[in-house]
Amino acid sequence: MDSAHTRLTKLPSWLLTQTAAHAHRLVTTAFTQTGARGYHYRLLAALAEYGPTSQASLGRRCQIDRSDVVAAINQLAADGLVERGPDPTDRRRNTITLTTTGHRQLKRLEKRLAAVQADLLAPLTATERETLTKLLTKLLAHHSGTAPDEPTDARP
Amino acid sequence: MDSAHTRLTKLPSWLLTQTAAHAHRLVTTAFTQTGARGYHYRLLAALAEYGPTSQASLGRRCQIDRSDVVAAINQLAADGLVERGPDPTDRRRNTITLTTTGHRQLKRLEKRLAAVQADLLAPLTATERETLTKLLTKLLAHHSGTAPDEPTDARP
DNA sequence: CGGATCTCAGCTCAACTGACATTT
DNA sequence: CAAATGTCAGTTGAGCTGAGATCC
Repeated sequence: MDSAHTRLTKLPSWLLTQTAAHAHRLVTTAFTQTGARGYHYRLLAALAEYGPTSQASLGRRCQIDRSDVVAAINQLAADGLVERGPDPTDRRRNTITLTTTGHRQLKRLEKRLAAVQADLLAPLTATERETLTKLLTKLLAHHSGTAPDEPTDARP
Repeated sequence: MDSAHTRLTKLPSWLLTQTAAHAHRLVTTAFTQTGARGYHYRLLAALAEYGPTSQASLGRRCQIDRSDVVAAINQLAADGLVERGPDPTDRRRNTITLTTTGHRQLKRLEKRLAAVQADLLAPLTATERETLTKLLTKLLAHHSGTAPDEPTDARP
Protein backbone atom coordinates (compact mmCIF):
# COMPACT_ATOMS: atom_id res chain seq x y z
CA MET A 1 0.00 0.00 0.00
CA ASP A 2 2.90 2.34 -0.56
CA SER A 3 1.57 3.34 -3.93
CA ALA A 4 -1.40 4.72 -2.09
CA HIS A 5 0.26 7.95 -1.00
CA THR A 6 0.50 9.50 -4.40
CA ARG A 7 -0.70 13.03 -3.97
CA LEU A 8 0.43 14.13 -0.57
CA THR A 9 3.74 12.36 -0.23
CA LYS A 10 5.09 13.89 -3.40
CA LEU A 11 4.47 17.46 -2.36
CA PRO A 12 7.64 19.10 -1.07
CA SER A 13 5.60 21.29 1.24
CA TRP A 14 4.03 18.19 2.76
CA LEU A 15 7.38 16.47 3.10
CA LEU A 16 8.87 19.54 4.68
CA THR A 17 6.13 20.16 7.19
CA GLN A 18 5.90 16.50 8.16
CA THR A 19 9.60 16.00 8.66
CA ALA A 20 9.72 19.31 10.46
CA ALA A 21 6.86 18.19 12.66
CA HIS A 22 8.85 15.12 13.54
CA ALA A 23 11.99 17.13 14.19
CA HIS A 24 9.95 19.47 16.33
CA ARG A 25 8.54 16.55 18.27
CA LEU A 26 12.01 15.22 18.95
CA VAL A 27 13.35 18.61 19.96
CA THR A 28 10.52 19.51 22.29
CA THR A 29 10.53 16.17 24.06
CA ALA A 30 14.28 16.50 24.52
CA PHE A 31 13.94 20.06 25.79
CA THR A 32 10.94 19.75 28.09
CA GLN A 33 12.90 17.36 30.26
CA THR A 34 15.11 20.32 31.01
CA GLY A 35 12.18 22.69 31.31
CA ALA A 36 13.09 24.62 28.17
CA ARG A 37 11.50 25.32 24.82
CA GLY A 38 12.69 26.11 21.34
CA TYR A 39 12.57 29.84 21.88
CA HIS A 40 14.72 29.54 24.97
CA TYR A 41 17.43 27.62 23.21
CA ARG A 42 17.50 29.98 20.27
CA LEU A 43 17.86 33.01 22.51
CA LEU A 44 20.55 31.45 24.69
CA ALA A 45 22.48 30.35 21.61
CA ALA A 46 22.30 33.81 20.08
CA LEU A 47 23.43 35.42 23.32
CA ALA A 48 26.36 33.05 23.60
CA GLU A 49 27.33 33.78 20.05
CA TYR A 50 26.99 37.54 19.90
CA GLY A 51 27.26 38.62 23.50
CA PRO A 52 24.88 41.03 25.21
CA THR A 53 22.21 42.20 22.81
CA SER A 54 18.98 44.16 22.75
CA GLN A 55 15.70 42.28 22.59
CA ALA A 56 14.78 43.56 19.16
CA SER A 57 18.12 42.44 17.81
CA LEU A 58 17.69 39.03 19.39
CA GLY A 59 14.30 38.71 17.81
CA ARG A 60 15.72 39.45 14.38
CA ARG A 61 18.53 36.99 14.72
CA CYS A 62 16.39 34.18 16.12
CA GLN A 63 13.40 34.81 13.88
CA ILE A 64 11.25 35.43 16.91
CA ASP A 65 8.64 38.14 17.10
CA ARG A 66 9.43 41.02 19.45
CA SER A 67 6.38 40.30 21.56
CA ASP A 68 7.42 36.69 21.95
CA VAL A 69 10.95 37.70 22.86
CA VAL A 70 9.53 39.63 25.80
CA ALA A 71 7.77 36.59 27.23
CA ALA A 72 10.68 34.24 26.63
CA ILE A 73 13.20 36.62 28.18
CA ASN A 74 10.87 37.02 31.14
CA GLN A 75 11.07 33.31 31.81
CA LEU A 76 14.79 33.08 31.19
CA ALA A 77 15.36 36.00 33.53
CA ALA A 78 13.07 34.47 36.15
CA ASP A 79 15.16 31.31 35.97
CA GLY A 80 18.36 33.32 36.29
CA LEU A 81 19.63 32.28 32.87
CA VAL A 82 19.83 35.81 31.52
CA GLU A 83 19.85 39.30 32.96
CA ARG A 84 17.90 42.29 31.79
CA GLY A 85 19.74 45.56 32.13
CA PRO A 86 19.38 49.05 30.69
CA ASP A 87 21.37 50.05 27.65
CA PRO A 88 23.32 53.17 28.63
CA THR A 89 23.61 54.33 25.03
CA ASP A 90 19.91 53.97 24.22
CA ARG A 91 17.28 54.13 26.90
CA ARG A 92 14.70 52.41 24.74
CA ARG A 93 16.64 49.20 24.76
CA ASN A 94 17.27 46.48 27.29
CA THR A 95 20.61 44.78 27.25
CA ILE A 96 20.22 41.05 27.71
CA THR A 97 23.20 39.25 29.15
CA LEU A 98 23.84 35.54 29.48
CA THR A 99 24.61 34.44 33.02
CA THR A 100 26.94 31.61 33.91
CA THR A 101 24.02 29.38 34.81
CA GLY A 102 22.48 30.34 31.49
CA HIS A 103 25.63 29.26 29.75
CA ARG A 104 25.55 25.97 31.59
CA GLN A 105 21.96 25.42 30.60
CA LEU A 106 22.85 26.17 26.99
CA LYS A 107 25.53 23.51 27.07
CA ARG A 108 23.00 21.04 28.39
CA LEU A 109 20.53 21.87 25.65
CA GLU A 110 23.21 21.65 22.99
CA LYS A 111 24.09 18.18 24.13
CA ARG A 112 20.49 17.09 23.89
CA LEU A 113 20.11 18.75 20.53
CA ALA A 114 23.08 16.90 19.14
CA ALA A 115 21.45 13.64 20.11
CA VAL A 116 18.27 14.73 18.38
CA GLN A 117 20.13 15.53 15.16
CA ALA A 118 21.71 12.10 15.20
CA ASP A 119 18.34 10.49 15.72
CA LEU A 120 16.68 12.61 13.08
CA LEU A 121 19.30 11.99 10.41
CA ALA A 122 19.83 8.36 11.28
CA PRO A 123 18.64 6.97 7.94
CA LEU A 124 20.93 9.24 5.91
CA THR A 125 24.56 8.78 5.05
CA ALA A 126 27.11 11.46 5.80
CA THR A 127 27.08 12.81 2.26
CA GLU A 128 23.30 12.72 2.17
CA ARG A 129 23.19 14.78 5.34
CA GLU A 130 25.49 17.30 3.76
CA THR A 131 23.42 17.63 0.62
CA LEU A 132 20.25 17.94 2.66
CA THR A 133 21.80 20.67 4.74
CA LYS A 134 23.05 22.40 1.63
CA LEU A 135 19.69 22.28 -0.11
CA LEU A 136 17.78 23.51 2.91
CA THR A 137 20.30 26.28 3.44
CA LYS A 138 19.86 27.31 -0.17
CA LEU A 139 16.10 27.40 0.22
CA LEU A 140 16.27 29.33 3.44
CA ALA A 141 18.79 31.80 2.09
CA HIS A 142 16.63 32.53 -0.90
CA HIS A 143 13.44 33.08 1.06
CA SER A 144 14.95 34.94 3.97
CA GLY A 145 17.24 36.82 1.66
CA THR A 146 14.20 38.94 1.01
CA ALA A 147 14.09 39.85 4.68
CA PRO A 148 17.65 40.47 5.87
CA ASP A 149 18.63 39.46 9.32
CA GLU A 150 20.03 42.60 10.80
CA PRO A 151 19.07 45.59 8.76
CA THR A 152 19.28 48.40 11.28
CA ASP A 153 21.58 46.80 13.76
CA ALA A 154 24.87 46.93 11.90
CA ARG A 155 26.58 49.18 14.42
CA PRO A 156 25.30 52.55 13.36
CA MET B 1 27.57 39.27 8.57
CA ASP B 2 26.66 35.95 7.04
CA SER B 3 29.35 34.20 9.03
CA ALA B 4 27.40 35.22 12.07
CA HIS B 5 24.90 32.38 11.93
CA THR B 6 27.22 29.61 12.91
CA ARG B 7 25.37 27.60 15.51
CA LEU B 8 21.75 27.70 14.51
CA THR B 9 21.99 27.66 10.75
CA LYS B 10 23.97 24.47 10.71
CA LEU B 11 21.45 22.47 12.68
CA PRO B 12 19.30 20.30 10.43
CA SER B 13 16.44 20.59 12.86
CA TRP B 14 16.65 24.38 12.64
CA LEU B 15 16.86 24.30 8.87
CA LEU B 16 13.93 21.95 8.67
CA THR B 17 11.65 23.85 10.99
CA GLN B 18 12.50 27.19 9.44
CA THR B 19 11.98 26.10 5.86
CA ALA B 20 8.85 24.29 6.95
CA ALA B 21 7.65 27.44 8.67
CA HIS B 22 8.14 29.31 5.44
CA ALA B 23 6.41 26.62 3.44
CA HIS B 24 3.58 26.66 5.94
CA ARG B 25 3.32 30.43 5.61
CA LEU B 26 3.06 30.18 1.85
CA VAL B 27 0.50 27.40 2.02
CA THR B 28 -1.75 29.04 4.57
CA THR B 29 -1.77 32.39 2.82
CA ALA B 30 -2.63 30.62 -0.41
CA PHE B 31 -5.37 28.62 1.27
CA THR B 32 -7.03 31.24 3.44
CA GLN B 33 -7.99 33.14 0.31
CA THR B 34 -10.22 30.16 -0.44
CA GLY B 35 -11.33 29.84 3.17
CA ALA B 36 -9.51 26.57 3.72
CA ARG B 37 -6.71 25.28 5.92
CA GLY B 38 -4.09 22.60 5.76
CA TYR B 39 -6.28 20.02 7.46
CA HIS B 40 -9.06 20.60 4.97
CA TYR B 41 -6.84 20.05 1.98
CA ARG B 42 -5.32 16.92 3.42
CA LEU B 43 -8.72 15.40 4.10
CA LEU B 44 -10.14 16.31 0.73
CA ALA B 45 -7.09 14.90 -1.02
CA ALA B 46 -7.29 11.66 0.92
CA LEU B 47 -10.98 11.32 0.16
CA ALA B 48 -10.42 11.91 -3.53
CA GLU B 49 -7.67 9.34 -3.54
CA TYR B 50 -9.22 6.54 -1.52
CA GLY B 51 -12.91 7.17 -1.84
CA PRO B 52 -15.37 7.15 1.09
CA THR B 53 -13.55 6.44 4.34
CA SER B 54 -14.13 6.42 8.06
CA GLN B 55 -12.87 9.31 10.15
CA ALA B 56 -10.33 7.26 12.04
CA SER B 57 -8.89 5.99 8.80
CA LEU B 58 -8.71 9.49 7.41
CA GLY B 59 -6.87 10.62 10.48
CA ARG B 60 -4.30 7.89 10.10
CA ARG B 61 -3.70 8.62 6.47
CA CYS B 62 -3.47 12.38 6.88
CA GLN B 63 -1.53 12.30 10.13
CA ILE B 64 -4.33 14.15 11.84
CA ASP B 65 -5.55 13.33 15.32
CA ARG B 66 -9.02 11.79 15.57
CA SER B 67 -10.33 14.69 17.60
CA ASP B 68 -9.09 17.17 15.03
CA VAL B 69 -10.63 15.15 12.23
CA VAL B 70 -14.01 15.62 13.91
CA ALA B 71 -13.74 19.40 13.90
CA ALA B 72 -12.36 19.60 10.37
CA ILE B 73 -15.03 17.27 8.98
CA ASN B 74 -17.64 19.35 10.77
CA GLN B 75 -16.54 22.40 8.84
CA LEU B 76 -16.20 20.57 5.54
CA ALA B 77 -19.66 19.08 5.99
CA ALA B 78 -21.11 22.47 6.92
CA ASP B 79 -19.67 23.84 3.70
CA GLY B 80 -21.13 20.96 1.71
CA LEU B 81 -17.72 19.67 0.64
CA VAL B 82 -18.16 16.26 2.26
CA GLU B 83 -21.04 14.20 3.59
CA ARG B 84 -21.21 12.29 6.84
CA GLY B 85 -23.14 9.06 6.64
CA PRO B 86 -23.42 5.92 8.72
CA ASP B 87 -21.31 2.89 7.89
CA PRO B 88 -23.77 -0.03 7.44
CA THR B 89 -21.09 -2.59 8.24
CA ASP B 90 -19.91 -0.96 11.46
CA ARG B 91 -22.16 1.25 13.50
CA ARG B 92 -19.25 2.91 15.27
CA ARG B 93 -18.01 4.49 12.10
CA ASN B 94 -19.07 7.36 9.94
CA THR B 95 -18.53 7.12 6.23
CA ILE B 96 -17.20 10.38 4.83
CA THR B 97 -17.89 11.01 1.18
CA LEU B 98 -16.55 13.72 -1.09
CA THR B 99 -19.24 15.76 -2.79
CA THR B 100 -18.92 17.25 -6.24
CA THR B 101 -18.46 20.71 -4.80
CA GLY B 102 -15.84 19.25 -2.52
CA HIS B 103 -14.04 17.84 -5.51
CA ARG B 104 -14.18 21.21 -7.21
CA GLN B 105 -12.75 22.87 -4.12
CA LEU B 106 -9.97 20.31 -4.03
CA LYS B 107 -9.05 21.14 -7.60
CA ARG B 108 -8.88 24.79 -6.67
CA LEU B 109 -6.63 24.10 -3.71
CA GLU B 110 -4.39 21.86 -5.77
CA LYS B 111 -3.89 24.62 -8.28
CA ARG B 112 -2.87 27.02 -5.54
CA LEU B 113 -0.63 24.44 -3.97
CA ALA B 114 1.21 23.87 -7.21
CA ALA B 115 1.99 27.56 -7.36
CA VAL B 116 3.28 27.42 -3.82
CA GLN B 117 5.61 24.53 -4.62
CA ALA B 118 7.02 26.45 -7.54
CA ASP B 119 7.59 29.47 -5.36
CA LEU B 120 9.08 27.44 -2.55
CA LEU B 121 11.50 25.51 -4.75
CA ALA B 122 12.38 28.43 -6.97
CA PRO B 123 16.08 28.57 -6.01
CA LEU B 124 16.61 24.87 -6.73
CA THR B 125 17.30 23.16 -10.03
CA ALA B 126 15.18 20.25 -11.19
CA THR B 127 17.69 17.66 -10.02
CA GLU B 128 18.11 19.44 -6.71
CA ARG B 129 14.38 19.30 -6.17
CA GLU B 130 14.42 15.62 -6.86
CA THR B 131 17.21 14.92 -4.41
CA LEU B 132 15.54 17.04 -1.77
CA THR B 133 12.30 15.15 -2.24
CA LYS B 134 14.15 11.88 -2.12
CA LEU B 135 16.01 12.74 1.06
CA LEU B 136 12.93 14.01 2.84
CA THR B 137 10.98 10.96 1.77
CA LYS B 138 13.73 8.78 3.15
CA LEU B 139 13.64 10.62 6.45
CA LEU B 140 9.89 10.47 6.68
CA ALA B 141 9.75 6.81 5.75
CA HIS B 142 12.23 5.94 8.44
CA HIS B 143 10.51 7.86 11.19
CA SER B 144 6.94 7.03 10.28
CA GLY B 145 7.92 3.48 9.50
CA THR B 146 7.75 3.02 13.24
CA ALA B 147 4.11 4.03 13.21
CA PRO B 148 2.46 2.46 10.17
CA ASP B 149 -0.22 4.32 8.35
CA GLU B 150 -3.05 1.88 8.26
CA PRO B 151 -2.56 -0.86 10.77
CA THR B 152 -6.09 -2.01 11.44
CA ASP B 153 -7.74 -0.71 8.33
CA ALA B 154 -6.44 -3.11 5.74
CA ARG B 155 -9.82 -4.55 4.87
CA PRO B 156 -10.37 -6.96 7.72
C1' DC C 1 7.83 64.61 13.17
C1' DG C 2 9.03 59.57 11.74
C1' DG C 3 10.99 55.49 13.44
C1' DA C 4 12.67 52.17 16.75
C1' DT C 5 12.03 49.77 21.13
C1' DC C 6 9.60 47.33 24.75
C1' DT C 7 5.33 45.59 26.54
C1' DC C 8 0.64 43.67 26.75
C1' DA C 9 -3.45 41.41 25.16
C1' DG C 10 -5.25 38.42 22.03
C1' DC C 11 -5.40 35.49 18.07
C1' DT C 12 -4.53 31.41 14.51
C1' DC C 13 -2.86 26.83 13.17
C1' DA C 14 -1.12 22.41 13.97
C1' DA C 15 -0.61 18.93 17.23
C1' DC C 16 -1.53 16.60 21.39
C1' DT C 17 -4.00 14.84 25.81
C1' DG C 18 -7.60 12.93 28.54
C1' DA C 19 -12.00 11.56 29.12
C1' DC C 20 -16.47 9.45 27.82
C1' DA C 21 -20.19 6.51 25.49
C1' DT C 22 -21.03 3.32 21.96
C1' DT C 23 -20.01 -0.57 19.34
C1' DT C 24 -17.24 -4.45 17.73
C1' DC D 1 -13.50 -8.54 28.34
C1' DA D 2 -10.22 -5.44 25.31
C1' DA D 3 -10.07 -2.58 21.37
C1' DA D 4 -11.77 0.66 18.03
C1' DT D 5 -14.60 4.73 16.95
C1' DG D 6 -16.53 9.20 17.31
C1' DT D 7 -17.05 13.23 20.20
C1' DC D 8 -15.92 16.93 23.45
C1' DA D 9 -12.98 19.82 26.30
C1' DG D 10 -8.70 21.60 27.15
C1' DT D 11 -3.59 22.50 26.47
C1' DT D 12 0.76 23.47 24.21
C1' DG D 13 4.38 25.82 20.88
C1' DA D 14 5.20 28.61 17.37
C1' DG D 15 3.99 32.46 14.97
C1' DC D 16 1.42 36.62 14.11
C1' DT D 17 -1.48 41.18 14.90
C1' DG D 18 -2.62 45.46 16.96
C1' DA D 19 -2.23 48.67 20.23
C1' DG D 20 0.14 51.72 23.47
C1' DA D 21 4.07 54.10 25.91
C1' DT D 22 8.70 55.56 25.72
C1' DC D 23 12.68 57.23 23.59
C1' DC D 24 16.01 58.41 19.58
